[in-house]
Parts: sequence; structure tokens; C-alpha cells
Amino acid sequence: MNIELKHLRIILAIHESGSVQKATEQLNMTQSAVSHQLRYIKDQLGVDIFIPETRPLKLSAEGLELIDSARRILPEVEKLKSRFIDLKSGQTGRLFIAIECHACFEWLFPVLNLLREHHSNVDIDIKPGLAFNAIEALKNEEVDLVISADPENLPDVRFHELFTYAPTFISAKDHALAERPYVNAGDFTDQTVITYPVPVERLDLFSQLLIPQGIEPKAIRQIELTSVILLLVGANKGVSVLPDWVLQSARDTEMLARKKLTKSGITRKLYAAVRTRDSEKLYIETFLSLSKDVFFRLARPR
Amino acid sequence: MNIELKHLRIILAIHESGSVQKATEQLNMTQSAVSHQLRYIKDQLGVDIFIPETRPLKLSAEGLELIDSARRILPEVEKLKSRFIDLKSGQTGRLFIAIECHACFEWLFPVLNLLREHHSNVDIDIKPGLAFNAIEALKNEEVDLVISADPENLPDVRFHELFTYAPTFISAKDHALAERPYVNAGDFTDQTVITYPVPVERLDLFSQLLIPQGIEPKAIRQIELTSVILLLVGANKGVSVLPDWVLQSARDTEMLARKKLTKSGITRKLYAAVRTRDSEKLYIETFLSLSKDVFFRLARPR
DNA sequence: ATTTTAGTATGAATCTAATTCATAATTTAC
DNA sequence: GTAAATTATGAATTAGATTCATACTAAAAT
Repeated sequence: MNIELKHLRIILAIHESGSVQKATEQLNMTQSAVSHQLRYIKDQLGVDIFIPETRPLKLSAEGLELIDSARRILPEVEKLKSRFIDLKSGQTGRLFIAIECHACFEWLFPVLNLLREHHSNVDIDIKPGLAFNAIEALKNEEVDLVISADPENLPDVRFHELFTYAPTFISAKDHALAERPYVNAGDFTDQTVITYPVPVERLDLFSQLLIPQGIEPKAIRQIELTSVILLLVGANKGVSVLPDWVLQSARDTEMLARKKLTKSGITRKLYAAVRTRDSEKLYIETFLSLSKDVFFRLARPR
Repeated sequence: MNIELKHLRIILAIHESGSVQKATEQLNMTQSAVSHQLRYIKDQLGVDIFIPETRPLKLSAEGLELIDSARRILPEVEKLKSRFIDLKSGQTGRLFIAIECHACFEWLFPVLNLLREHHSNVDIDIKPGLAFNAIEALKNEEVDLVISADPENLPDVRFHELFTYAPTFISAKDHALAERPYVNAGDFTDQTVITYPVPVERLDLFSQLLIPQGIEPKAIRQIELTSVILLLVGANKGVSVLPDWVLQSARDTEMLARKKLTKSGITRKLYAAVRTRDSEKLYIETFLSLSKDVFFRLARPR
């Protein structure tokens, strides 16, 4: 026995319009096509759906059961279809985010809060714990967006530039290095460096400066909260390197000295990586523009 | 966007078996056919159901939504299908009965009670009020079975013989007619006849004897309950004609005299009329055999 | 009781969609 | 890197759906 949705639609249309004749319009079929299909349905079910020899056709008791089922099943299918229309256009969907840069929480939270206001039907979340193979996770559809500073040229992943920032050295104002116009890799050999609790490869200071030059600092101390890092640096418990916009937006930075890294300064770019086929989605586009807005406000000195 | 059940079945089979390859068996399709259908589905939905470049294929976030829907929709369809298998075989269904013979309630109630025990899934009911155009109602599917004494030769209705009975005259033992070996039409001209409250054409006495001979009784008194009719006849408030089996099974018949109608006696047959295409149904067959059983027990003198 | 009309059924031809076959392309595992 | 497993693709084939023309039939109208 083979019954398809189109058969339910035909029966329902006939019942609701009152005759095969009238149903043909709404079904976009000829009378003959409907008639052939009715015969097929009858053969499949093995039961007369209509009372024979009535004109216009009237449903039999069995036919009415079909209507009941059709009225339960077809709306479910319509829901499915409109769900996919929304999914495709980005009215609804899933936005799981992996971040490779720890400080990014600072601007990501406000962005996501705004995004939730715009797209209440999108399932938004930050997925921790897969920060280093994040692009793999993106391909696997474990996450849908990755905040990354290392763009790659991949056919099915697109890196959208978010903004440029400068990893910036900070120390207490009375620290020895506070006199310098800038700091170099070598200056870290006798310093205690305070960092976020992530593998050092993922920190700009190390990936861009210390590792290439084969230099290790005297000690590393890992701290979760930005404000605590600032506090400890201010108390001369160590030095740190943070994105300029983190310092711009933080309170209690009066006792800190900022220096650029190397004479020319180091700048980096942050990207939002998404699967190419997702990049048209409305909520992705909203995410990108909100990110730029929020960052712009954050980076403006107060 | 056109999505059919077969598409949902394909996606579900792939997901549950783990790969297209394995799904082919359970779907009875070749790998190629499945692949072509997957492409069609993707085109229809406008969304990738699977994560590209994974082998075996893995569902994307959107694909999982499809699975959710499939799991809601497909069982509903299976229910529909098994419902129709049952309907066809007569495991389940509707048995609405019209009775042209009022006394038949006497044996019909016990039959229906037994039938309900055998077929708890059948919707059994007696439909009053359409006793005279009952065969029309049968064709219209307003009812599914008619108890009738007037078989017709119709292509789509079948009359199953139930049993033979004799409309039998009764009076009080001290009534004038109680001396006779039998009664004739003419004997009713000065009698009060007690009948069920139905049009006289539907009473055997009238349809078989009085109307053909153009005779009317002195008076007609209509009484609903058989036991009350017997009581009144016993008290000499009138005479009556009832099926022999009614008298056979009734209590308190000692003070009644029974006579056959006319010298040769009148006999009639009761039939169960059903639509030809219903007559194979299990519960119809059960109804017929139960009716004969119950009648046999009822008609046996106690 | 015919006749008309509206509604449905049917068969053959045609068109569309689904499937197969053969083979290519890709991915995964070793 | 190679072999094995899995999926994709194009052309040919087959099955299924639709159309057209027309026959049929119940219901309505005369």
C-alpha cells in the first residue's frame, strides 16, 4: 500500500470544494488526472473512498477517515516547508560560535544580546572547548561561526573581516619598561607575563612575537578575568599584552603604561569564518554588522 | 517546494542506518536512485541536508530538523495505512443498522451486545427514524445494514436471509375468535388491533392481509412495548398480530390464544441487507451468524 | 418520462519523473 | 600513497502521471 501526500491533498481538496470538478482548479490538475489518481488511491487502499454512483462524488465512511488523517498530516508538512523557507532565508536557524580569541568575549556578549533581540528564532550559543580545531568544527557543522585571527583560503569557508586591532603591551607605570617607546621580544626574558588561561600558541604575544624569535618569558601566570589582569599588572605583579580595544574600554587603567610591540607595532585582524553556503543568511549578516558597530563603540576612548 | 513522504522515508532511512549504502536495502532502491532523489530533495528544500564531503553522509543541522518532522509525520501515515488494512478486512469499521421491523429490537439487542464483544473496534449503533426509505439510506452510506422483510434485486445491495417467521394472531382465551382454527382478514372489521407505533404499511398484518383485501379494523391502538401489548390482549382490550418468535420467547402468555392468519398461514422472511462490497467484512459475517444463533435460541419454546 | 446538463470515468497517446547501468569522483582507513 | 568504501553523475531505460478526446451516468430540467 503506497499513499503519498499528493493523494491526501487531492482527497482533501475534493471534500472541501465539494466536487472533483471544483477541486481541479485548486489542485492545478485536469479532471482526468484527478480521476486517474482517485482510481490509484482506491486500488492502493483497497476501499472505496467515495460512495459510488453519486454525482458530485460524496465521501464514504472510509473516505471521512482519510480526511481526518489528512487534516492531521498535511499541516505538519506545511510547517516543515515553512520552516525550511525560514531556514534558507535566515529567518531562523542555529548560530553556534567558536572563538579562538579569549578576549573576544568582551565584545561578543553584547553582540549576541543584540542579535537575540533581532532574531528571536535563531538558536544562539557559544561553544567552548574547541578553540584550536575550530575551522574543522565549522566544516563538521558542530559550530556555525568561528572568530579567528588566522584566515585560510578554503573553498567552503568564508572569512569576513571584522576589524583591526593592535596587541598592546601593558605594565605598571613604575615598571622598568614603562620608560621605553616600545618593547621587543627580548624584553620579555626576565618578565612574568599574565595571560588568559589558554595555550600560549593562541596568544598574539607568543604566536606573533615570542615563538617566532624563540624567546620564553621568565614566568607565565594565567588569569581568567580581564579586570583582574589589569589589577595585577597595575600592582606590578607582572606585565601583559592585550588588544588595544580591551584597554580602551576598561576602567581603572590610569596606573598602567601602554607600549606598542616592536618599533613598527603589531596589528592583527579578526575574522568571522562561516560556511560559504551560510554566508547569505540574514542572521549571519546581522551578526557581522552588529559586531562592527559594537566594536566601534567599544574601541572609542571614553 | 514539493516534498513527499517518500523523501522523508529516504532521509530517515539514511539517518537510521548510518549511510546511503545501508539505507538502499531497507528502501529497496539502488544507491544511484537514492543519490538522485537526495539531489532532488536538496533542490526542493534549497538547503543542504547533509554535510558535504563526508563519507558516509552525515546530516547537517537542517537535516536533523527534517528527521524531527519525519518522525512526527511518518508514524501518522503508518497509522492511517494500518487503519485501512483493518477497515478493508473488517477488523474495524462502522455498523449502523436500520430496522424496518419494530419487533426486531427483541433479538437485535442481544445480537449487538454479543457483536460488541467480538468486535470492540466496530462502531455499532441502531439508527432510528429512517425505517421506510432504509434501502436508500443504505446506498447513501447513512447506514450499513438494514433489517428488512422485502428483498429487492439490486446490483449493489445484497439481502442475506436471516430466518422465517409467522405473523401470528393473538387474543384473550375468552375472546370470540379464540374458538376458530384460524382468522381471516374479514374477522378484523370489528376488532380493536393493538400494534407497535409505526405506520400500518410496515406491519405484517396490514401489508400482507388487510391492505390487499381493503379491510380496516374497527380501531387501532399503538403500544411501544411488547409485554404491554401482551398484557392488554390478555385483558381483552384488543387483539394483535406478532411474529411467532416474539410469542415463543415472551413470558405471561398462558392466557392468550394463538391462531394462524388465513387457513394456510402467512410466513415471512427477514433479511439483512448490506452493500455488496461490505458483505465480505468480518463483522458483517459475524453479525449474520450471531443473528441466526440468537434467533434459534429465542424461537425455541421454553 | 424524456431530455439536458453537469460531473465523472476511461483508453490511448504523450509527457514527466524515477530508476538503472556503467562509471567517475571522493573520502576514509590502513 | 594505495585500496576499499562510499557517493555522484550522465545517458538510457522504464515506470508513472497527465492530457486529450470521448464515453458514461446521475441529477436536474422540461
